[in-house]
Amino acid sequence: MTKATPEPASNKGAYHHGELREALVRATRQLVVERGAENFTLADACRLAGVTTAAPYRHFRDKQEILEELVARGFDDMSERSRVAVESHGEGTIEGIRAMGQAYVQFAVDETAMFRLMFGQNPALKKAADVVARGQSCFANVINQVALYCQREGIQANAPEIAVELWTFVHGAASLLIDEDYEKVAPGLDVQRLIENVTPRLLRVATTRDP
Amino acid sequence: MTKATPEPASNKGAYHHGELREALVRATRQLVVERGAENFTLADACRLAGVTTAAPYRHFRDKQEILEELVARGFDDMSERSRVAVESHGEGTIEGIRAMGQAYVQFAVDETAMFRLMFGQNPALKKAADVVARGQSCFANVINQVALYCQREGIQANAPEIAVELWTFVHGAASLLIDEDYEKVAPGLDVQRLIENVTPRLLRVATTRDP
DNA sequence: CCCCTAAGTAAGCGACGCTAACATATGTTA
DNA sequence: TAACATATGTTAGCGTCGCTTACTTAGGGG
Repeated sequence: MTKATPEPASNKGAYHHGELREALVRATRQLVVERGAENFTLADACRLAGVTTAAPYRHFRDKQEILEELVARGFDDMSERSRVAVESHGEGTIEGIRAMGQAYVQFAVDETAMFRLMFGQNPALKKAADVVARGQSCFANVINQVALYCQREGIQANAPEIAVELWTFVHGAASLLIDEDYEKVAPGLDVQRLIENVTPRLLRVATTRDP
Repeated sequence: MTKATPEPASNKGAYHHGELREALVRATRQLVVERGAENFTLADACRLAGVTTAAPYRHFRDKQEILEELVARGFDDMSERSRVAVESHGEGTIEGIRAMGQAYVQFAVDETAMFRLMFGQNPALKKAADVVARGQSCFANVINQVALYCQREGIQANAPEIAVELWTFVHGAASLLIDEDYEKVAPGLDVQRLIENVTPRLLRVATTRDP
């Protein structure tokens, strides 16, 4: 675990930092990405931002609250990725829905530490109001796309139920992938392909077997 | 976070504990179950076992190594549950395979802290040789049952591939359930029912829609 | 211009993981 | 049975962490 080296303070030499709150969130994000949320210390973020370890408490209640801020931003990122995936593959199409799932996994791969923070086991972190709201809005996108798909294809089905099934599968895939649990058992597994194969079945579409 | 109150040492008043290694593992398990692995401290385990905080280092390299021991035992428990589920529902049957999945989720519910430790993000913990071996053996059970099922039903399919799909779905369900991510979005969801509904489709069996 | 408040620092508390040095049991061997 | 070697405890202490209290400084409004 190497030490954090201070970045040049934006307000060099000044007693007041000027934008410490934002600087701390940036430092926290960087450290969480570099070393994982488990190994993140507030003290390191302070060193990186060039302030003493007492300074954050003027802007955040405690360590937890900085992480909440980070998690909320993470859901925004994920929503944006989801939106892009759907738009570029067609609203309410099976390809669009599949692309959403693949974007979910890709987010977990690209932003592993953030994903773990967002869906990890820290209960207090996830009960924050803005975190809950953003999570719900993320899932609402999935329901909407599935409902649209069912409507377009004239399929008689319960969209929220199907959305839950899709989410469950895709979340399992993302988790097992980034936690390297697949490696022990199915090394080299192509997870994007896995989702491609399973999505139709979860959408109640019969497919010919894949080679 | 309440303090741990010491259990009566097995070897009362003696300078040597007698079975400290085992006592520490027991204390660790209890504390992990009570407060979660994140909040577990070695010092608490020492108090519970009635020894000083330096004592564990005669039996374990570090805190991590006690947790490895715990994880290994967790996989044994899970294997056992899996075995029982299959035996009581029929080897190589769709019911047996479904029961395995449900047992997986039930384990996560009953032993949430253990499940999180076993599939959590601590990389060092999961690379221990005995942990890897036990995980593989657990998964091998699934493959065997799927292969047996395919053979009995005369289905031409890739058993490991199907097993991965089943594991993925069931793991996603367990994770989202215990992390209370479903609650925000689909409160009161019946996860065992969810698995019941999806298992046939993952086994490539067409089913009539569930009500 | 003065004063109030916002936002930083300094110092310190208790807890943690871990280590080094010391003490005491245990059991093997002469 | 006495002496030694080793296994297994304790005591004391280091550095770090999250967080609090009391002090200091900067900046804006009367």
